[in-house]
Amino acid sequence: MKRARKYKDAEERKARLLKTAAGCFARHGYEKAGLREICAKAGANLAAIKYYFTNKRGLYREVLISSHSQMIENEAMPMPVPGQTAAEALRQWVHFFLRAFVFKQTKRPQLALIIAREMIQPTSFLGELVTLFIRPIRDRVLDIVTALTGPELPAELRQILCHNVIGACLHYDHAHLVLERLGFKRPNGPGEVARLADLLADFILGGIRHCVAARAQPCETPRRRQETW
Amino acid sequence: MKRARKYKDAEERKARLLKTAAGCFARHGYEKAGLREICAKAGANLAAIKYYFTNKRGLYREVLISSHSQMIENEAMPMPVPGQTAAEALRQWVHFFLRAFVFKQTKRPQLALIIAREMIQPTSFLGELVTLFIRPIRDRVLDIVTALTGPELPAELRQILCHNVIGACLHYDHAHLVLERLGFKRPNGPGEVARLADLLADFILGGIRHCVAARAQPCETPRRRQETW
DNA sequence: CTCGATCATAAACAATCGTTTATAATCAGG
DNA sequence: CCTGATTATAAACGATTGTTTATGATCGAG
Repeated sequence: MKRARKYKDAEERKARLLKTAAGCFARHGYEKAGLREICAKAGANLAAIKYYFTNKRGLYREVLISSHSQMIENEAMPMPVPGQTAAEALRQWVHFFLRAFVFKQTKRPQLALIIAREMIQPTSFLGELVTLFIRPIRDRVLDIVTALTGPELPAELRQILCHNVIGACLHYDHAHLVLERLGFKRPNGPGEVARLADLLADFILGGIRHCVAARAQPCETPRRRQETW
Repeated sequence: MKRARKYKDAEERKARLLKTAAGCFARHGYEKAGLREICAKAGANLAAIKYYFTNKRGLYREVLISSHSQMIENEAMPMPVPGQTAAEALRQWVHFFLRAFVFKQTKRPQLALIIAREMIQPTSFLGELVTLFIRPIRDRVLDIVTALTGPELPAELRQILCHNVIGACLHYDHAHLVLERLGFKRPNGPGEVARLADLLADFILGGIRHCVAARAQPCETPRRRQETW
């Protein structure tokens, strides 16, 4: 009655399927990842996917949510600490983000790739991905940015600053193949990742401060582009 | 002898195939774009692709290089102007980049999407794409950054700054679907694009200046992250 | 007109995809 | 052991893919 181990333990096989499926989805994308390849690498049969996940969609869905729980239990996003400067919080966040996404020190490094694909070629699960992964990250960054600029800055500007922050960081993940071809040596090891994170944090902090300064006393440099080209 | 119009003019059909193929490749990606759909929309036969381009790969290749020539003859990247501040040059470049890529005011708006895909899921043409499109852009930004920081800043740091610049801008293209779901209203029309470009230029200028300042007199804010989490 | 090269079209090919069906193997309970 | 539900496996299905073949239409030149 009490769920004794059957056969070769269904849980283990299911987990193995999820893991190798995550790898295949990350490498080839949802469309081109073949169920036969996944099953072969996981040592399972083709019909096992129908049995456990009913569908390819179902398999993909479970990959997403299992990657989510794996991630938050592996390395949670840093939350505000009482006696912390906003600048320190930002620096801390950049370190977290680069470590989790660019230099994928997590147990499921495929998640970042899957999200990157989903951004450009979304499936029907992009909505869930946004609410599960992306919006919490954005909200945290928005808090930090607001702490840096003060709430008197219009919300739209703070939102744009927030996207600038994420964009600058995410570029090192999304474009890493191009960056390598351009001669950029990928940070190797936690030390180099931390160094890049510090440089990025400096860049971002300066950018935010300059934006609020330019907002306070506008037109230090001519804001309107010259139409001479 | 002198290439009189044959049938329905092969050049026109080839051009129409290229155009609709660019759209399909941009919308569905290289793998999932179907030759049958392309031919149906272009009003051509399936075998015409083998005739004109020998392959699906050949078609994709010609889409890339034709998009390139179309782009540079449509809106060229701004080149350095003698009596121009480096800050002005940067602002000018940001305007160009956002207009060409984010708010795709060009004749072939598909190119940005194709490049975005190629970055994450590269085909064997990524190398050509880098030398044709991406490296020239990077080199121009690197020139501007060097003019801003001075050549005494280590080349590696200038390279990183350069990537920060491109990453912040490119994010508004790569992640635009996610940004919309996060409540970001896409800039609509040249005026709003110019406004976003100005804000981005402010952010970037402040970031670069702060990085050279932090390099000159280090440790204004604690650079090392605190390991308390 | 006739011939040969160029271009167009439809049908078929071989491979792969996700999904399903049919059947065999393995367990718990009676 | 026997039964019935659960799990595993292999084979096949129907659809779609890129590619090819075979044939027919259209032109310029002789």
